[in-house]
Amino acid sequence: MVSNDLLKGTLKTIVLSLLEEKGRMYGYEITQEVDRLTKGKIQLTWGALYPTLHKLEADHLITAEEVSIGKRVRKYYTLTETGNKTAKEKVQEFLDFVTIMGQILNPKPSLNLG
Amino acid sequence: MVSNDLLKGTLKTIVLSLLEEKGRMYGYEITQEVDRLTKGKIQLTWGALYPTLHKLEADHLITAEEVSIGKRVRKYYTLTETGNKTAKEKVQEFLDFVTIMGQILNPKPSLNLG
DNA sequence: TCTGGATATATAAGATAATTATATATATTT
DNA sequence: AAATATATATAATTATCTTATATATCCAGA
Repeated sequence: MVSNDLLKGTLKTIVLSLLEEKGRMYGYEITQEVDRLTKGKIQLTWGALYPTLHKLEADHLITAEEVSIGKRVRKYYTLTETGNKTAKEKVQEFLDFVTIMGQILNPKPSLNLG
Repeated sequence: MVSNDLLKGTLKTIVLSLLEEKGRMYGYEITQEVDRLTKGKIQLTWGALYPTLHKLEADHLITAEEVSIGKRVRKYYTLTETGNKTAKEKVQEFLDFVTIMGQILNPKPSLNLG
């Protein structure tokens, strides 16, 4: 399992990036996909995910579309145009962050952070 | 400047790692060194750094030694044995985190996170 | 048939960790 | 003399996450 502390601040990046790749996802699906991709090492909690989705929607980065599956309602999310731009920025921001952290943690060339 | 959100949870890792490299540092020196190493892209704030140093000391990961410079007092910090072990663990944890994040953000081999 | 596990979303309470503001004081440079 | 750099510290606020709670449907197996 990944340390929770490190995960802080990356949730939006994860959500936006996944939506960029998949095009259209619902909340539960996002938790499943993250679990699958990370082999269980990152497990998103609903208490963090749903408020984040609502916030991204309020900020017009994603839009929701309710789809009835039998009697149950699923909320599919898609990136807006702004959201697509933000997704790319956030991922780049993370890559920059990793590079800069490398300059602190990693003065020896043996450990290569990228 | 690095997004503040991403920095969350990495402060202890940064402090412990720097102390591991330098052996002995005081708070102000840590902010200066981080500023220098990251070319100003990460700027630690006192409000975060000092409470963190106190917490690391309370947890017996570092020890403080007060040194008088003229009339002014400097607090030099050194890793304890446990602190040294924790420093290595924290850095490895960060490297693992980056690898796992790469599996989410980076399904294409073109972007190489490390 | 009913029970448990998986599917699906949501919010509230509490914890943690950061930012921002404020306080204090000395040393050095202009 | 004033401004900037050095040096540490804490309080108030804000942001973000975890944990707990709530609700409801679907499906497989006993």
